[in-house]
Amino acid sequence: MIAAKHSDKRERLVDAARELFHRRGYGETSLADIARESGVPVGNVYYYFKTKEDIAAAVIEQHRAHMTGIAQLAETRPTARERILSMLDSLACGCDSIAHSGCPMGSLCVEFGKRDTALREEANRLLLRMIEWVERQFAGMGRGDARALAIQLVSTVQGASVLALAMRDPGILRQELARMKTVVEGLA
Amino acid sequence: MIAAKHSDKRERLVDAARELFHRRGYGETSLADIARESGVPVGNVYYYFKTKEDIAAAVIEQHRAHMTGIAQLAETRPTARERILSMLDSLACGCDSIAHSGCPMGSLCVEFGKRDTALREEANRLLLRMIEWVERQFAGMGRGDARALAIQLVSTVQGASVLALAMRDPGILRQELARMKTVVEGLA
DNA sequence: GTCTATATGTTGATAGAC
DNA sequence: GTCTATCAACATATAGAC
Repeated sequence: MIAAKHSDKRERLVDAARELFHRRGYGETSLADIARESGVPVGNVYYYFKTKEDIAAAVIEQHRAHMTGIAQLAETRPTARERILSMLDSLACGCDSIAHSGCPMGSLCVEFGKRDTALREEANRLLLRMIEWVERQFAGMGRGDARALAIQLVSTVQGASVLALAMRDPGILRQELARMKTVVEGLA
Repeated sequence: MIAAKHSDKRERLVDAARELFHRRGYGETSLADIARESGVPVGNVYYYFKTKEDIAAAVIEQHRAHMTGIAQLAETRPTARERILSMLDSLACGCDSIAHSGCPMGSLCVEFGKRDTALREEANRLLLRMIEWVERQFAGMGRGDARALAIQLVSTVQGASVLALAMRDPGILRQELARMKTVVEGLA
């Protein structure tokens, strides 16, 4: 393979890691699990990543890119209100997955939030970016309480994700997302 | 229980486990950690608990008892509305701890929610009990949407806990608890 | 009842053959 | 570049001395 400088193994490793970190958590996922799931020999993982934390950093980067995609889709809408509603619709697509394994970003933030590692900051930055994006939209609607509203919205999404996981019921998350849509629609 | 008076080691073990599970998570806490923190030799842990999961079950039972205490304090209030406000006040006392290590029950529910163990049901029952207690209070206020309101309240507490942990800011949780109080006060 | 010593398996990570 | 073989550390759990 000359055109493709490297194989797709690195990408396969990150994809498998993201999936496993979501389903089982970072601490409960071994490198052997990631290697098996991505069809890469165990010892070979270290050719692509120096440490397990480096894999986590790549996974967080994938989540960041995914959130950026959701934001870019929302930004095709003409008004700030519609942009927020678009983001809520995008989140609603993942309800079933969240009811089964929780919010991938929220879970990582809670898990790394309990550790003293550089990953903590990187994971938390995901939630912070989300809050700030929503805040900008509320500010664009002329709300002086944009920050508080953004925290309320993201907080609701995260909390409903926890409850949906605990009760194994995606309906809880759907219900809260729908409620937040009516809240946003009802704002002056 | 006749001979159980001999030592308080079992209680010390559960206290240390609850603290460590909260600060680091269940999976990241070793039996050696629990033994050291409670001043009990490692190998001796198994005299009091057959497995690590048995310790977790005892920790969950402690959380259940703590929540029961909060509910009993609230039930000294004359009206359902005041009972809910009392519970929110009780939760507000733990804001700093939650901003540092997350909600102890929520964290366990997320962690065990990703596993296929009997502990999953036991932990989730904690959140379910909380939802149902709040639901009864809202029903006592004559609200036909008691269940939805209860989910909204518990969801807000859990989500704000995640955000407070991620941003290391107890103010976020305090703010959302205060907002829920005004919501409850404003209900017909 | 209490504790030491250890069994047994798994982890993240490394060395070096091809 | 890719992979096999293996390391040292640590996990949970057990056996048995005192």
